[in-house]
Amino acid sequence: MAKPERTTREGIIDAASKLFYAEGIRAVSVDAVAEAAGVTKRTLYYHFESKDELIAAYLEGRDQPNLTLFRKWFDAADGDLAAKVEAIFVNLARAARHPKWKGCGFLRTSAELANMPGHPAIRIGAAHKKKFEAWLMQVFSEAGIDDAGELARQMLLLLDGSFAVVLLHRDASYMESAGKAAATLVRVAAVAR
Amino acid sequence: MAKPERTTREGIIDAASKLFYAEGIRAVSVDAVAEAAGVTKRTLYYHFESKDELIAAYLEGRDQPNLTLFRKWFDAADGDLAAKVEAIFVNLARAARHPKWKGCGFLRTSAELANMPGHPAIRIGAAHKKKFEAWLMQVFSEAGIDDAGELARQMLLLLDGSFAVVLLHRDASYMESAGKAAATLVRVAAVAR
DNA sequence: CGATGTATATTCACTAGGCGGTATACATAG
DNA sequence: CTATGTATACCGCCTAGTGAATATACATCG
Repeated sequence: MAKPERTTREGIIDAASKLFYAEGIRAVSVDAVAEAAGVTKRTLYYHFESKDELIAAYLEGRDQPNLTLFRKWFDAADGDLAAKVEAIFVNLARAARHPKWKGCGFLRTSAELANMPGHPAIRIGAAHKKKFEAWLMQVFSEAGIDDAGELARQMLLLLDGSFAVVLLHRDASYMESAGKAAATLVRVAAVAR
Repeated sequence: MAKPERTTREGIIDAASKLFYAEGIRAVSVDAVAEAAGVTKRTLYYHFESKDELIAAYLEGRDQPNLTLFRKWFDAADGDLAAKVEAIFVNLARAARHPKWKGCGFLRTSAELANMPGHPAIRIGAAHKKKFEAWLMQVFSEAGIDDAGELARQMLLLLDGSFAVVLLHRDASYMESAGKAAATLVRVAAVAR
């Protein structure tokens, strides 16, 4: 029994991820997830206590991959610190031009569940963004920038702003604008120290 | 009876606005809106063809008041251009600290309906943000800033980013960070010209 | 080896209520 | 008498979640 259980559970999470991200949380029924996973609903409820728990599992599964991707983009970029930060936005713009792109799953979930402030999924989303911010702060701090914390917050604002704006207008060029703004702020902060 | 008809319709929109903003679109049933408006569902469906139309009416009703508020905050602020822009964010932070604050209705709706790109409500939201961006561009342009359009886009990104981030973390101080970033970008653009 | 016990994993069939939307009828006003 | 507006009552479908039975895997015991 070492494998089959995890495979079923992971299959359910996979199906839930695709559906929740593509359609939204409340637009997707538990039945739909079960069917997409090739499993009966009762089996789904064997592995997850409730839909809420399934939502949480969906976001938890996206936490690390997302962070890894951002770091990869940053590390792979050439140029100074500002250019490396801007590279994140440029890569994101490329991703956002894919037809299946539907914004940031964490933000969309928090928008949809805004009436349930303590919901586990929202806590997971908040923690995810905090990790990203903390990583940026460390990067800035190591680069000798004075108020690294404040600059990291501003990057996060531009990043999440670009998620929201690009989703609304379906115009990925906003992400490049965000990248330019981010680079400007980094350069100002680097000079000012 | 020239007025009561409009009163009924507006009463429904009022009730819908409060509920949709507080709870989210898909979390609120047509029955709930009708009951909150003190009207039967059949009456509601006499005034609105569908729930989708009701959603659109909700956002349409928020378009002008929102824009007016932003302009008022800008106009009322003292100081240079950067300070006046920053004032928008400071005022927004105050609003966001109110317990009933739940982010930007336009963005939350677009996040929730991301799987229906052509939905009327999304078009209304996009138009609303475009109006705000156009107003900012004109302000910057009149101030003699070179790439006023690009700067306006960056302001929008910070604004919508702060909506998203503050909603997620329930920490309005991010709005003040966004204001600082906005002021920095305005000052850089004003010097660079 | 083979029977049995037990925990895990899965299925079918079901419930009670909510959903968006509607058929029909009635009231009131011009 | 017709147009406008409101109400009661309803429809068919979908919703999250469940009860009871069953299948599989594996360890223990005879």
